[in-house]
Amino acid sequence: MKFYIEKELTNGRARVGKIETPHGDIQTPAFIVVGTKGTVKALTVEQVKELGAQAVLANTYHLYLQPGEEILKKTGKLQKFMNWDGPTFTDSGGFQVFSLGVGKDSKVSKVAESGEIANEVIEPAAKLVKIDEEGITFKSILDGSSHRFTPERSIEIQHKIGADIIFAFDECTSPFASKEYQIEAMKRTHRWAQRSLDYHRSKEESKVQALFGIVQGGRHKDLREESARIIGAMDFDGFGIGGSFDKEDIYNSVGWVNDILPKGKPRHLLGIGEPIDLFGGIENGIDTFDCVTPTRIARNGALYTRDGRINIMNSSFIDDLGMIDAECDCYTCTNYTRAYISHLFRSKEMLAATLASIHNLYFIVNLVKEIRQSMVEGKFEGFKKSFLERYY
RNA sequence: GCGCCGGUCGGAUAGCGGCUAUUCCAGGAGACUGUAAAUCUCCGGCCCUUUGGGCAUCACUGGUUCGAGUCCAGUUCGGCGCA
Repeated sequence: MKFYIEKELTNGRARVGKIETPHGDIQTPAFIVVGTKGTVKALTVEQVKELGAQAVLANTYHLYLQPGEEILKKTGKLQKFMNWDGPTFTDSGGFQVFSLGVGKDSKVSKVAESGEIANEVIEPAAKLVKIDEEGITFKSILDGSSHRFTPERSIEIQHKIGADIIFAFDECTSPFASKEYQIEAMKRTHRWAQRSLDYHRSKEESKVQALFGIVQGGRHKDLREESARIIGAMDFDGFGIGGSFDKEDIYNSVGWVNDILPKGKPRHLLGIGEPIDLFGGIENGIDTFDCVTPTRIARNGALYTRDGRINIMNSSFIDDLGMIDAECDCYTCTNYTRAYISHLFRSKEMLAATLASIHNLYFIVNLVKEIRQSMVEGKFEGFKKSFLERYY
């Protein structure tokens, strides 16, 4: 993997660039679509390609449990297995330490609403995940069987899955965890990062697969900076910024971190993807994003438009003969009305998920492309202002 | 005409004489940020001084009872059977 910066904005953080992988280039900034189990839910790879996605991110935990990494390796790795010939990423399974442990809490907290900042120690519940210095022991969500991940094991599995860009094994913490716990988890993540890196470098796969280290530190500036210094000093090919955030504060956190990370390597903001966050992330030096939001909310009937999100299940759309977004050029918008999409959702037709996912992914992927273009043309600030004022 | 069975929210249902009349679907709305998610949460009779409180309600009328959706009688509507 190689990374080139083609243009930097005068703010010193934002940049336009290109990541070269063995399976093609990614023009950055870019939104990477999520295909957790080796499929972007409800879509064929042809549809994913046609809507403009440049790369797909799959998940180590899920593919390990089913169908198992040996199948992936035998079939010709992730690209062949899922018939996607473009660049691929895999997450290390570190997010599942959080999502399986803490439950349905979001990793993005809305402190303004909840009013609470972590006093109690929120640690991953012992139910599905147990953490120790060496790694984690977890139960399969499929059959309850017991399994163990260590940094070395996660990387080994990611080698077999064979994505172009893989991530170090980390621990994603809850935004409501105490600072004490954030420190403890962050330091452990740093040790795991070094072990991930050592294992990776000792294997042949490191010649074709790139390994990104992950910065943690929760909502705390001092921790974010410390994590960026330590992870940034390690010989990773690029970096992921992970963990939990305050909704109002994502871009600040990103800025703190990116001022410290080495400039010449790509930075991926893990699991973030609301329109406002894309602007904020890019402005603060992010090169790639991934996020489940576009596809998940699409399946649940929420659709992006230039004028904000709509819920297509609302009664007002039953007889609305307009498109989802009059200015959108996606397959869905060029062929179908809101009334039709509304009908598909109300009658629980599978096509609803497909058409909605195509639209939402196109909207987000294309938004990042538009942002990139605005940077190339030196019009970032103006584009950001006009988009956000209209959207929110 | 006779006999039997039944009538509980828009639909389908649960409900021993006592507690806030249950659940599912349909309906209304909201949420979702490295996917345990085609998921989850809330609302759904009327009224008020609405973080709560009050009054209703089980086809209709009457009765028994301290107390009735539940028991009894009549009425009515529907289903089935027999003439």
